[in-house]
Amino acid sequence: MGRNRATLADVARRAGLSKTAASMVLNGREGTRLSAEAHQRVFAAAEELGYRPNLAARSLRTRKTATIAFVSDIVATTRFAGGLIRGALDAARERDHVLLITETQGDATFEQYAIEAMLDRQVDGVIYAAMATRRLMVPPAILGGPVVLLNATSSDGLPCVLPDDDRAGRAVATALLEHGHRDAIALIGRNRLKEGDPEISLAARARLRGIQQALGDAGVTLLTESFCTEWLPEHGYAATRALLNRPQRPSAIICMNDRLAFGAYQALGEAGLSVPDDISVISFDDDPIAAWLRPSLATTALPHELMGRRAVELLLDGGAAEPSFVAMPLRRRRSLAPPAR
Amino acid sequence: MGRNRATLADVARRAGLSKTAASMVLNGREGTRLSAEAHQRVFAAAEELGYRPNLAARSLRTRKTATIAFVSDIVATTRFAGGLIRGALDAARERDHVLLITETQGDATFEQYAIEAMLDRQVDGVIYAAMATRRLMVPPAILGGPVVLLNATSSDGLPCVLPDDDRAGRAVATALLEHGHRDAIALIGRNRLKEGDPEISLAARARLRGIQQALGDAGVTLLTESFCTEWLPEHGYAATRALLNRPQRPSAIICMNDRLAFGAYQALGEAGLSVPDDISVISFDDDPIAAWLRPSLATTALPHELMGRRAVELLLDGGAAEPSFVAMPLRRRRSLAPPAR
DNA sequence: AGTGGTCGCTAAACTGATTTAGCAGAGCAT
DNA sequence: ATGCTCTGCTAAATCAGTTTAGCGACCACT
Repeated sequence: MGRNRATLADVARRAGLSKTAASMVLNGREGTRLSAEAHQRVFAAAEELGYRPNLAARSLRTRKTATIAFVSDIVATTRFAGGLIRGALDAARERDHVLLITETQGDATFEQYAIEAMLDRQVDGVIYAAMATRRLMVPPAILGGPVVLLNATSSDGLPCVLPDDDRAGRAVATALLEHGHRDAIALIGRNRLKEGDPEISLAARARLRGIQQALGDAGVTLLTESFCTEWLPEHGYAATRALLNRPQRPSAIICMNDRLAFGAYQALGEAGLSVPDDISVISFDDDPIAAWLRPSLATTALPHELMGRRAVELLLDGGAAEPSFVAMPLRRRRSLAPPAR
Repeated sequence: MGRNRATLADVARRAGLSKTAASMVLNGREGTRLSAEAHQRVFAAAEELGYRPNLAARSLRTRKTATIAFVSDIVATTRFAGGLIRGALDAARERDHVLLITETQGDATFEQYAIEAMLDRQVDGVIYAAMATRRLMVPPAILGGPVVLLNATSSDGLPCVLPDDDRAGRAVATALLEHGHRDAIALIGRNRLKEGDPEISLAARARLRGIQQALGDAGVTLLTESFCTEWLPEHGYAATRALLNRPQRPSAIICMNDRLAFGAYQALGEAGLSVPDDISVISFDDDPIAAWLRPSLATTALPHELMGRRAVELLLDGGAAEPSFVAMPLRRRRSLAPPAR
């Protein structure tokens, strides 16, 4: 890989100058008194030789590698991760940096290993990402340098990037209110564990709070709240079936995420009910399936790409230590309509 | 990041030996004549100081970085990518390597940039991955070192890892034959572009060939073949609706991927038809939605994780230059049944 | 004539590892 | 006593950059 590369010494020789001169010119050092002609000669020589500096040598001296560690619990393998990584990749490229990606799979041994591997490679900083928005403990080993938490917080007061689930909750509830839904709104996906333990989820609590606030402000209370042990289609399906067995049928359903909503669609379809004519549905995440469903599902998008980007920006450009909340845009789609009379 | 790390010189000093001795002991060099006691002292010193070698310094000398470049067109951001990356990550870790990930987004400028960034960092090899299984041209710049193509081939005779779509096609058709389907099997997802241009897709052609072979061997011909401009749910939906308008209703539908099958489910549901009692459905990819559908969708899984792993193995352990095909296991699920009489 | 300052540039040290070449001392044979 | 080999170890070079310290030439000023 990359044998025969021209070195700085080659460039200097060809330009008839010293390595020092060549180094200074190529790094655009201010305050050096090298002549315009010397500059020309160095640039020309570098160009002709196709010179590219050996970053290993450079970073040995400067302790900068232009490399960022992206350490995640398990995020890199889920479809949610794509956006986070792409955003981070883009922002890193703009700043001439590159991403070293590892995954701990939630395993302490792997984590230890991953972090050592990163530190051995002298990364300039660490982005520590979580799959589920949650609070976590940062391994002390990485605290020696810049760290940004992505989709997570900690008690160390580290800078972090989080989706604004609270505001998303309000947006979801408000969208229903705007369509005229009031007293027959059902909620699917309450979950004591997720709501109660910030180390498991911050999103559940924030979404719920946002929903309750917006409804409360309008003087509306939820018709029913269904608890689900997980946020998967099968749970949304079961909850919706149960919901339809109750005396009062809801005019709208809020699902805590799109997978639950997918399950809800299945149950509604089987029951012969039409979305949105009989029942409106709205949700969170903007999973790809949301747009594929018939009718397409209104939801609030997790802005993964922006979050990834923001994390890199915070890491390299510096930033406030208070949480950086990224807006979750509401995707208005076909699953919303005024309540049937 | 990682200031105050002990250096080899520190270890040597503490052990009362030279750097040379310390280096040799820690690298387990054979044929050195250092005493057992010297070994002890070096190990003890390294342990006590928490010594970890500076990889920048090491690689400057050895031209090895224990780092692999993972360059993809766009794969890192799709949910398909997760498995590829995870597999590669796992295999890399087992070999004490780490992954530098970049994405070209199909843009020549970005690709150029990404490759230079990798080569500047002296990666030991490159995994060049594509989102869609296809033939591509490898940028000459990376041919200076080991390269493995992942989910792609080229005309350079480079080692490559591909899913065995041909065999998957046979498996899919065979599964239907085993359930007793014969003369009423419909195929959704023919696509001239994908089938004709290996630079766009190898999978379409291979899947089709496999299906046709298995059916041909059984003396069966397809009832109908629907062409789709893309392999998205909406196209599967439209194709299925058209299919149901024809005089003879199929007893089974093969979809070229799960997203088409998702669309087919939607159309079948709307038409009041039951899967699998009225119509069996089988497909390719094992997208997460396949398991979420009701009834769950039989499909052949793209073994992303294994493929990623295989790519790293080929790269580091060396391997044959002929394509390495990875089996696509058949997931037998609820969408299969004997044809309704 | 001597002093000081600026200009344009370079030698050499330094980063932290690996690797080559070779040295001092012991043991043994001649 | 001399030469030889073997043992156990080390000095120094090397990788490819960055950075520090400073040198010689020229000019201006007193």
